[in-house]
Amino acid sequence: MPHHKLIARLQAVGSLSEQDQLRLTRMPYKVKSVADGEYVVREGDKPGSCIVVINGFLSRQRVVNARNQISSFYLAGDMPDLPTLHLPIADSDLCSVGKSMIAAVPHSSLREMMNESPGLTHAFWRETLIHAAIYREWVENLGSRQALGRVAHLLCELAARMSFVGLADNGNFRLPLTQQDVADACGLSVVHVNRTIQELRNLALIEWESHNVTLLRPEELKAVAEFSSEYLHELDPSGG
Amino acid sequence: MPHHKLIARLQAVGSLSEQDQLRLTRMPYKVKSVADGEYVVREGDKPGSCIVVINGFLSRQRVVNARNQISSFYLAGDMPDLPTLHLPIADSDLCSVGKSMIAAVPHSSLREMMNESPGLTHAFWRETLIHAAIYREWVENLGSRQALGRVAHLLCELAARMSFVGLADNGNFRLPLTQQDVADACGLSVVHVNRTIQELRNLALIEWESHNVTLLRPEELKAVAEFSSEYLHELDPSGG
DNA sequence: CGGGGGCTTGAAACTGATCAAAACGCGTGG
DNA sequence: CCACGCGTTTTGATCAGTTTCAAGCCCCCG
Repeated sequence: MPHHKLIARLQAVGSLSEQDQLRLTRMPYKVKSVADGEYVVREGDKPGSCIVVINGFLSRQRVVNARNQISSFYLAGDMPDLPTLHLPIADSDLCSVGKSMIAAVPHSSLREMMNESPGLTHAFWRETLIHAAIYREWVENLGSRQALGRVAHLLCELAARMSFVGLADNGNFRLPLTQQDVADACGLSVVHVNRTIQELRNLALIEWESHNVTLLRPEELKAVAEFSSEYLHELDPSGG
Repeated sequence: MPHHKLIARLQAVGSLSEQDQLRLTRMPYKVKSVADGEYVVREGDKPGSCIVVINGFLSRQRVVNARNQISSFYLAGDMPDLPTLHLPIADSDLCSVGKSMIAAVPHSSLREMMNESPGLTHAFWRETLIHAAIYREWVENLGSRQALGRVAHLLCELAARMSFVGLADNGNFRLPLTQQDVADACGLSVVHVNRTIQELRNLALIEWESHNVTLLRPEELKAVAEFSSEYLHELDPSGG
C-alpha cells in the first residue's frame, strides 16, 4: 500500500531501477490512521522511523509570534521526516489535516536499503532537496507576493504535486484544508483569505466548495501566481 | 584555503573523522574572487562544480512580482549549490554581496569522496538538510513576524552562523549587506527597514555602522526575535 | 572636488489585520 | 426526524503596519 504513491512520487521526479522499485515494495512498514488535528510527530521528538503519507494531508507547523505558521504540506507519497535520518531531532510538529493514513518505515530498513543501492540514496536525497526547493519557493511567495498571488501560488503548487501522484483529474482535486489552514500557510488572516478566495472565484479562476477544488483556467491562474513548476523538478513537465 | 572554513563549518555541525578531514584538505579546487553584485551562478545553469564560500557573502535571489527576493545568504564555509549534485539545474541566481572569494570543486571529486566515505556523504547530506531547515525558518519569519522581529531574527541567525566559523567576536561581526539587501531578504521596503533598524538601535539592542554589527544585549534581541538556534543544528550550542 | 549610492525623513495611500456578528452546514444526540 | 451546537464561511467597519512617493543628506570613492 504505501509503496504505490511513494514509487509514483519518486518516479515522477527521478527514474528508479526495477530493482529499486522492488526493494521499495518489500520494505517493512506499519500503517496507522490519524484523525483530523492529530499530531504525528512533535517538535523535539527523536523518531526511529520515517513516515510515508498514504493518503490525506499532513502539515508542518509551529507557533511563531502567537500565530500558527504552516511551513509545508505533505501529500500521498511524501516522506515528511526523511530528514530525521540525518538530523535526529524533529524541529517542528507534523499534524494531520483531515483524516489521513500513514505508514511508518524503520530508519534501519531505510539505511539498509540505501547501503545496498546508491540509486535509492540518490532518490531519497533528491527528495529532501526538492522539499528544500519548495520551502525556498514559499519564502519567495511570502516575501514578495500579495494575498491574491500568494493563495493562487499555493493552489498551483498543490495541484501540480497532486497530479504527479495521480490525485488530480483535469485540474480538479480534493483539498482537505480549511480557510484557516490556508491563512496559516500564507501568513494571512482568515478573513482576508476568505475575501481572496472570493476574488479568485469572481475572476472565474477557480471553484472551491466542500473540500473540492477545480482550476477553471489553469494558465490564467498560473499567470496570477507567477507559477512555474520547475522548482518541483518533475521529469515530465507536461503537467507543469 | 577553502578547507579551513568548510571543515570548521562541517565540524560545527557534525563530527568528521580525521580521515575525512584529510580528504577535504586534499580535494582539488579553483579559487575565484567575485566583485560586488557579480553573479556566481544564474538560474538555469547546469554547473559542473560546487562552490565553497571562502570569505564574503553570497545571496540566493530571484525576481518575484517585480521585487528582488533574497531567499538565503551564504557565508564562509557554506556550499550554496551542493544541491546541483542531485538536481543539476540551478533554480535561482547566486550573487555576491560585497566582494567575496569562492572556490570551485568539481562534482566528480565530490562524488569520488562520497563514494569512498559514507561519513562525508552523511556530512554533505546533513549540510543540505540544515539549509532546508533555514529556509523553513525563513518561511516562519516572513509568514508570522512583523518588521521588528523579522529583522532581529535575521541578525540573530547571521550572528550565530558567523560565530560557528569563527567570524564573530563577542556579538560583533562584519556584515556586508546594505539596508536594501535586508529589505529584499525580509520582504519589506527599504524605507521600513531603515526605520526598523533605527528602532533596534533606539532599544539599545544593536549597533550597526559601516558594515559592522554588534549585538549589545543578545538575550534581549533573541527575545524580540523569538530566536532559538536549534534549527541550525550545531553540536555545541554554547554560542546559541 | 564632484558624483552617486546608500541612508534618513516626512506625508499620503493601501493592503491586510482586527473586532464583531451573522449565516451556514454538518454531525450528534435526543 | 428534528433540534442543538460547534466549527467554518461570510460580511461589515474600523484600525494598524507597511508601502510608496518625494526630497534631502551624508559619506565614500574616483
